[in-house]
Amino acid sequence: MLTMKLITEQYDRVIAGLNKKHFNNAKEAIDAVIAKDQERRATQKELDENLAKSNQLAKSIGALMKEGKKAEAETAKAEVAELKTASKALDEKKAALEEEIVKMLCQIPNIPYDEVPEGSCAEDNWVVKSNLKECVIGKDTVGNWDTNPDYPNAKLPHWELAKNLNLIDFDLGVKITGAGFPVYRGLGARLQRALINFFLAEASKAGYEEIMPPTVVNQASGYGTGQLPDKEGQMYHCEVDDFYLIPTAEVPVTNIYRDVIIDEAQLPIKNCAYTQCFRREAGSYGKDVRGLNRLHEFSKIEIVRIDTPEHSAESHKEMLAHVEGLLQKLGLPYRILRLCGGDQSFTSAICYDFEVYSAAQKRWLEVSSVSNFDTYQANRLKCRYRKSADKKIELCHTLNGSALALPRIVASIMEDYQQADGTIKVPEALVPYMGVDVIK
RNA sequence: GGAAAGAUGCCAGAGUGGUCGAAUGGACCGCACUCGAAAUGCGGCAAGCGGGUCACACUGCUUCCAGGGUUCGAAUCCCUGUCUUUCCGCCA
Repeated sequence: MLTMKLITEQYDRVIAGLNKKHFNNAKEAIDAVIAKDQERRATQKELDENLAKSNQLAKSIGALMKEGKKAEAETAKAEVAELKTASKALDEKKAALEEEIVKMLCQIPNIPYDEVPEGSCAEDNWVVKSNLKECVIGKDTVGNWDTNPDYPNAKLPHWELAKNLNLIDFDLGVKITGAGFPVYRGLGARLQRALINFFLAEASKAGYEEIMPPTVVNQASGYGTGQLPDKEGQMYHCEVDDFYLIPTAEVPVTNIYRDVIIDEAQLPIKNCAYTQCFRREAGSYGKDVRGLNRLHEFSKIEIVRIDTPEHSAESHKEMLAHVEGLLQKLGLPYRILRLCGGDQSFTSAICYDFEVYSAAQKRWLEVSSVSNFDTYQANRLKCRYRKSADKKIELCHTLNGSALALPRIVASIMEDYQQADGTIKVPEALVPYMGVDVIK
């Protein structure tokens, strides 16, 4: 959530930012929260004065008792009792106000950075880079794939290839669990393991410490990274213990830094984690959920960084380069989008999406979002750092990105590397991890 | 699942009703000593929310797992919850 400090000190900038994010009634929401905050301050002031008085009286009662001035002590006692009643009411009022303010702040999204494009939907995103010459920078153009000599015309969708080569059994997953829980087998299963190992090895080379966190988290963690309370319906919930299955490793890994103060010398913190991710995906349907396009359970390697405000932009660039490097090493056709204000996630200040091209589906599949959350997430997490220079404490910047999510990468590898004889060539970078160079 | 013990600052660990935001030790920071270092000595060393200030200074309140309660006054007493550890049972 945004800090009250930012809202009050940079009022105009916040309003403008929210408008860019296409957040409705920005001014009303901001004005309302400012008014509440003022009320909160006034209440606290009154409460503090009350408590100060009763603290003093309580001390004096002790002294009076010692001196044997019983009558005076009794008068003071009565006065304290009165103050106490008043304090209790004020305290409750203050708590209620604080809760309301947090609630209001949680409904206000992060404000985008200046370099975030204007726009309201996916069409307004900027294509900033691609390894395809057909892909026009700054415009959503796929190019003519059927005539590209590097990607021959015989294109089966990955779900057919997976069936033909006995790599993934979607029906079996339905039997065991339900739709969206595929069973990988044989070389299909090994491809999963190969990708996980490849991605972790690359992250490790880039200096990320590997974390293997729990994939089930408590409520506090869900709140910390903002999945709760709003996106509760998107997570699987274990009601008996009140735990949630994680939708991304971001949740447990970022929550490592909840309520901590980090020495500046430790920054930037670089973590990576492979986990299974669980998403209910309520409301999805159609071609979006075909095959591997959208699953309820999938594997993902996430990279997370905690950094200073001065260095976070640099960190973000490094993360973008890392993810791009993975796609290059896998030899997949990709493009990088800088998301416009309206299409960005609620919490990000700036976000780039990476998409790979699915040759058979003739569509781009999102495989990574790499975001800088500025202090938005850190504020809710209370993730702060102590500056080396003046020892002051400030909010960190948090960043994360997928590096990478497996299913769509698998789809794209299958489709883009399929050969005329129905087999799939293994991307060179994966051969050491696969042990074979063709899937047949 | 049954039983017991415990939860205090960055860490260890005192503290059983006021003078306790909290002894002591360690870590850390500053200064002194030193050519430098070690050792030693002196000083500092929690966070949150307010007031105040250009910014400091200064200052009020809150916080000793969480939430309730007793009391004029709670780290300290009572209740509830959570978590941790140990033992027993079960078990990959």
